[in-house]
Amino acid sequence: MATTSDFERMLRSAALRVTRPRVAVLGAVDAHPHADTDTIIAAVRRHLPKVSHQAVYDSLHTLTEAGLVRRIQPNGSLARYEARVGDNHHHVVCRSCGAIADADCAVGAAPCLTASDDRGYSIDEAEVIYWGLCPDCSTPRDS
Amino acid sequence: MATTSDFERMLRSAALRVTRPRVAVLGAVDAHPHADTDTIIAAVRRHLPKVSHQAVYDSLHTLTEAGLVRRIQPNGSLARYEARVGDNHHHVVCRSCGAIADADCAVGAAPCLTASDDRGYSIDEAEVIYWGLCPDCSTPRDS
DNA sequence: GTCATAATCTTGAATGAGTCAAGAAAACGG
DNA sequence: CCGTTTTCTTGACTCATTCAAGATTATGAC
Repeated sequence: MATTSDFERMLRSAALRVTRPRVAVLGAVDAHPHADTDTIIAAVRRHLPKVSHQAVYDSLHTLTEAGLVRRIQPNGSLARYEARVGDNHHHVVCRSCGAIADADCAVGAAPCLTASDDRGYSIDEAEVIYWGLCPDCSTPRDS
Repeated sequence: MATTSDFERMLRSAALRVTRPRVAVLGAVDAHPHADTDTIIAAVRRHLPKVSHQAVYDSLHTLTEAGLVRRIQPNGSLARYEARVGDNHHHVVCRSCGAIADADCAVGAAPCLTASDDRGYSIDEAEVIYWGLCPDCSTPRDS
């Protein structure tokens, strides 16, 4: 498991200042994959009760820009963040309860990166969201 | 090009009541692929100046549920709609200007539909967004 | 260690896409 | 043409996110 000094190192190597809020946000995102902003704020405040929501928003933006966290936002849901970056994995989202799980990509390291017709765009990333029902929602038990 | 009676027929076969706002919304989405809600409202009002924004929101929801239009919402952007449905095509989004283009799927009719590990989810759709730069943004001309 | 400077955080207000609710109007089956 | 049910209008409201100004803090140089 990642420690505080790991997070500090990550910040430094991204040329970012090491501040308590940032370390806490990085830790919260790492500990709660796919959490929305409110959840992250709550998690951060468990360690630093006084951080403002704004500091968390700022940190998330900065960390996202630096590539230390990734922002995802499936149709109609709030912004969510995850610390697993750089491995081009994808997500499975439950249509019913909104649960999100990771899905490794079927085809190598940077897959699907080729659209059949790229319309002249220079593509650098393919983001895939699988929609379906999670195990809990797909076996309806009327209780 | 699709006509008003085409739209009426589509509504009827989806078991939806045929109302002027709905026909106009369907037409606007068909005429402005990937438009956001404001654009659609504006387009609708060119034909029916008095429609409320609420009627447009309602229509879009209803049409989306009926599968006559599709809602897409790339990271951080507003909700956008398109009338091209049922052919499992994907989208290319420009990181710089936000332009969206269609991209046909490389691998058959319902491609990518298999994650390497589906985590127990029953997947019914794979949504792919290619991120990159559009032709205009990738050839920077400093004028 | 101390200082200066620039980045970051706090506080509190504002923005704006989208939703809610109640009554008026329109669509459809008979 | 009528009654019922759905849909539309109007207008207020929510709430995630952003903006702004001043107070704090991190960092590199001395």
